[in-house]
Amino acid sequence: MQRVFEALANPARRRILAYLAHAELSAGDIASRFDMAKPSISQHLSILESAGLVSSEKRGQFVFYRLVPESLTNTLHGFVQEVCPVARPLKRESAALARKDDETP
Amino acid sequence: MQRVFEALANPARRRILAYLAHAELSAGDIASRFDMAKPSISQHLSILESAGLVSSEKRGQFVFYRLVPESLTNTLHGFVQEVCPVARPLKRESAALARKDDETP
DNA sequence: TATATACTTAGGTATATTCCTAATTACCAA
DNA sequence: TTGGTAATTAGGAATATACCTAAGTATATA
Repeated sequence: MQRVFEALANPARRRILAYLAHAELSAGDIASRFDMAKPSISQHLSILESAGLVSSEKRGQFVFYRLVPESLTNTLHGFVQEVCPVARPLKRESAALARKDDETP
Repeated sequence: MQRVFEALANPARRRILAYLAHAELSAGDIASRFDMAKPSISQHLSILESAGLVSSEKRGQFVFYRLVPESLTNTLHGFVQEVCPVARPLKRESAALARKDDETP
């Protein structure tokens, strides 16, 4: 939880998550979208990964990164639930949606 | 948005939000729950306030802080929506809930 | 094998964050 | 007015973060 919020505090890392929302991307693909040195992006990716927000897989020379969407929604949902009791029913709805999503890929 | 995520990155500030979920509290009430100097808490409160997550009102000698729940849910919802398209329908559901909530206070 | 490409690790620097103590401001009450 | 309580502002030190360049590892290809 702490790691997730720390990870989200940086705009470059949130942008990386947004890129990964649409497709799996290699570290180089991601880096090329930023005006920043590759090692910096690599570091951001490792922070996102140790927060559990993304996962990586090496294929050949490339390392592909993808989103772990549950970890984001679970953490944020859990927190919002704690702070804003109003939002509590959303969790059930979220679970229902997740099931629906499994059925129709 | 940046300010909200920065504010949430600190565990003391998240804990303050959790306290304020249940009731409005004075700065001193909040500080007394922490093993931390009062000025540090005051600073955390000002960070939360400039992020729009809490609001304050001075009454006599006391400054009372309260949650601004919409700002939290809106920011997090907006972000999750951008990153996890799966969660998109939640927004409509959230709006419906908000309306319901208005009707039955 | 030699060379190029993809990526990470290592090390260093500038800046930001988080905490503290001391001082200040604002309000209440004797 | 004087003294006490509540809270913030000011200033400073320790630590963490975010970036860079240079060097290293691993894989593909000529």
